[in-house]
Amino acid sequence: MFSIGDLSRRTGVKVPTIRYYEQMGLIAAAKRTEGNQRRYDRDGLERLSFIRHARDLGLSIEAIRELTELSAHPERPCADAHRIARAHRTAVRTKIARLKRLEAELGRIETMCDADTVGDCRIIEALADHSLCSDEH
Amino acid sequence: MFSIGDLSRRTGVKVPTIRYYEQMGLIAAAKRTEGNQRRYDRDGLERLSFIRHARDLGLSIEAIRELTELSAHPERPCADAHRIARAHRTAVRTKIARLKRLEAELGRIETMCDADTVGDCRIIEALADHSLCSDEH
DNA sequence: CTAATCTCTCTAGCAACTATAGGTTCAAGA
DNA sequence: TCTTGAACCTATAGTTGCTAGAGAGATTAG
Repeated sequence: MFSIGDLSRRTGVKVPTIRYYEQMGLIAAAKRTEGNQRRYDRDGLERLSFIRHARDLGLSIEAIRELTELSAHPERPCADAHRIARAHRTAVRTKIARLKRLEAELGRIETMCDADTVGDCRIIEALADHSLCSDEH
Repeated sequence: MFSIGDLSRRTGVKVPTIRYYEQMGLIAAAKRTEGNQRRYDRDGLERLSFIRHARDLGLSIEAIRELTELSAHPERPCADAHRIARAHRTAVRTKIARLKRLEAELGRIETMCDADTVGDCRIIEALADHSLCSDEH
């Protein structure tokens, strides 16, 4: 039996975050001691590890909820799990593409200015004037 | 003189967002008509365009506040503006690197499974078990 | 003058937590 | 057994950058 603090140390998920996940219905409400403190078993530990890992991979709470519901029904087709993973991967790719454009733009802006004072600073100028940009963002 | 709606159409910033920026102190409180409606001049339009553009580049409200304060003092050295832009660029690069690792991992997970039912699905397995991952994330 | 469209303020909601306050319980040492 | 201090409890508010809604007032075109 683990206290919430034990669970936190073992998974790396902070204590208030664990309570938050419970409130959000991501993990089942834990058993309580007589004094109303949460106690977890190995099962609870594993479920939280799963969530931790999925969050690290950037999946939303909502996506994780879907996945945990799926895994509660092992007989169902796993196409849904694939769909969720694929959708997330697509979203990640889109984000990368956008950030790359931004990075290039910021690099361009940064090398544009060799002024000493703000009055001549082309960084601020470039930020003020979208037409100085090399592409859309 | 532009109404808040005019400003919104010209900059692409939504009306409630403009009011929000005013509340946050990013733009000066606009003059008002007798009937208490906001009226903007060309200056206000330009300031909002600046903010819009900087937000598009992903700069935080806080960073933009610093930049607008800088540009109000043209005699100051622009090293600070450079610092802000560089810091942001570094942050963007870090994000890209992390997302790329995620993307690779998600790709790996996705191709791992050819099961039909959730019970055998290796996607869910991989999400549950970090040790199956090829690197840290 | 009237009707349609803005605009006003205020409040609450989103995601995914984090922080604080004020109070209770647990576990270990004397 | 008692005490002390750490850990725990709930509830509420704050974070970021907006967005949505209610209900009331202003403006403008016909």
